[in-house]
Amino acid sequence: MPNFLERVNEKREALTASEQKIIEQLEKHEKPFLLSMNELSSLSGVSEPSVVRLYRKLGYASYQELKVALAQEHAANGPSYSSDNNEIKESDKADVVFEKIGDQLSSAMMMTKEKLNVDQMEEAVGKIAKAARLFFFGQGLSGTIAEDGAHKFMRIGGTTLAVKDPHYQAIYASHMTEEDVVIAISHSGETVNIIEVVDMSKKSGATCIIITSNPNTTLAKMADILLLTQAQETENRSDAMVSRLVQLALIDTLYTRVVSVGDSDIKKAVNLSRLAVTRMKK
Amino acid sequence: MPNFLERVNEKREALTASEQKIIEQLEKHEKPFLLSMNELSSLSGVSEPSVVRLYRKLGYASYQELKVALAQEHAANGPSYSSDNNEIKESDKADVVFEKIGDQLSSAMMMTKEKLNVDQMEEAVGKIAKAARLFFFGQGLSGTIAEDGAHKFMRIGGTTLAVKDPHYQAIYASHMTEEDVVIAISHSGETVNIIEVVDMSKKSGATCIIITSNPNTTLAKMADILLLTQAQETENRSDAMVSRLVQLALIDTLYTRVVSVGDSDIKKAVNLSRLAVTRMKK
DNA sequence: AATATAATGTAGTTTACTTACAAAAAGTGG
DNA sequence: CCACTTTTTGTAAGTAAACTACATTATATT
Repeated sequence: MPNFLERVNEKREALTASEQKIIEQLEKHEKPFLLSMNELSSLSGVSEPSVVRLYRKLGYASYQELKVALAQEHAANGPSYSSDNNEIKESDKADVVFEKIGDQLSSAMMMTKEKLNVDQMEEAVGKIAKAARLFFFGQGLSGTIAEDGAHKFMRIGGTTLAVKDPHYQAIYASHMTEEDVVIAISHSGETVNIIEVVDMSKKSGATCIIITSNPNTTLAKMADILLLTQAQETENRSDAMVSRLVQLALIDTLYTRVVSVGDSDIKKAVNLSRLAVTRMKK
Repeated sequence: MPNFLERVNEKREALTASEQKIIEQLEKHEKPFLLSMNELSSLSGVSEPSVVRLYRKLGYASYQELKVALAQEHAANGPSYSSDNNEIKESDKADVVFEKIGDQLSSAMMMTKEKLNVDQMEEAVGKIAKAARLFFFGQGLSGTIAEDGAHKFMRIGGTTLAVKDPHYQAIYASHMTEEDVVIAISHSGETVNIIEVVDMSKKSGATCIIITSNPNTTLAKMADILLLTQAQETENRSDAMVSRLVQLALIDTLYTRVVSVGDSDIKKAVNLSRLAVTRMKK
């Protein structure tokens, strides 16, 4: 069932002057679904039957139906953004905490999606698909993200490593070539070791993809390809948790795309990996 | 503004017999927001003024307002469930893939939230807070979740370990006491090694908290405390990715709660850990 | 300019919503 | 257990909203 605006667009040619006046009112009004037909018609400066003819033309059976449709569409677009008061309190029981994390997460996913540059993402996908070796660098909690990422990309058959130890990172970084790709992960963007290691990797000629939450950091500025995960601006303790989940989803996206664009070799490799894992169960 | 069901619950004591009949109809009807007052009252077998008195009591200014509220709440709950066409296609570019993962994720979070048993969660929190040692067991991708969890709980100062190697898991499991707590993670719930290790841990007297997506599995049935992450029933390749994110959010919830209910020692420990990590940056 | 066609409005009808008040039911104190 | 109060429910009438039939005006066509 098409929504209100789609219906309007479909019939745009066939709309009369007074019908357009009515639509204008419906679009400008904050709560159009609370207007009576009388109010709407006088606001628009037209007669009531004109309103009737309009909603008929748009395919609604009654004025009530139009109002219900408007109400539902307003509900669907509105509240998800207005994360009114999601801060987690000590008194919140587990179910409330989980719900609030969920709300923060979906708002962070939405913000990230809006800032996401498709071309950059696809460029990253291309580089990864062609890479001779793929390195995930991360420390602390970002280290577990690195490992998760490596675990996934391992399945496409190439050489993929998660490196969490700064010394190991440094050694790998100093021996890279133009064919290598580094994915460096840091929530803060200011982890000293990671900055150094990315610097070394770049000097060795590797492509550096940076995943971080903050664009105004040393690490972000060094990126060949920068993938930003936007979280809320607050300094809640839960921000780090949420941004980590978004980063994982971002890496999932990269992986899904690499498999999609990959040649038949990659797809064979993925299937082989799945079989291998299945043998470990049952 | 509380939603319809919250309002009903708040006034539950004060509801008369005919008011309950009306509510019953509103809950059972598929599209209650399209009913006229006349239809609703005759369906419920009461008079129209009884309907008026009910919505007044619930805090709505007019029957229209009640209908609009119901329509909006149906819109908010409805479509996110019916994940109409979230399946990721090979032709989807990175931004679309990310968006679909986001949609699947929030629907999975919602489903998990509904199945979530607060008491079980809080019981788990209590056990963890008092545990002498806390073990995270997981293999493969669930292993990285285990590590992530251990990384977090490490900060509260106790003995916390992520064990991914089945041999190590077996050794630890055979030397546990009643004071120990095991958190075992498995997406499928049928990973042979994990099942064996949980069995050993239980025989040693440890409390076993199981995090899995499937309630009808050997592992789920062994749980002292079972925490289910509901994903969609489909066998999409993305299900595992999504359920892993939900599992992480679940562990975040446990952690947040443990810190909240924890005594001053735990809070001191968390602050110490934060200082320690900060020293590693800048 | 005459006629056809489309657009809009007037006035009235029907339906939906609301109110005032009365009847019935359920408690309460003597 | 009866007179009285309070609560619950319904009847009937009023008001406002939604809809319809038809008249009027505007626009286009020949």
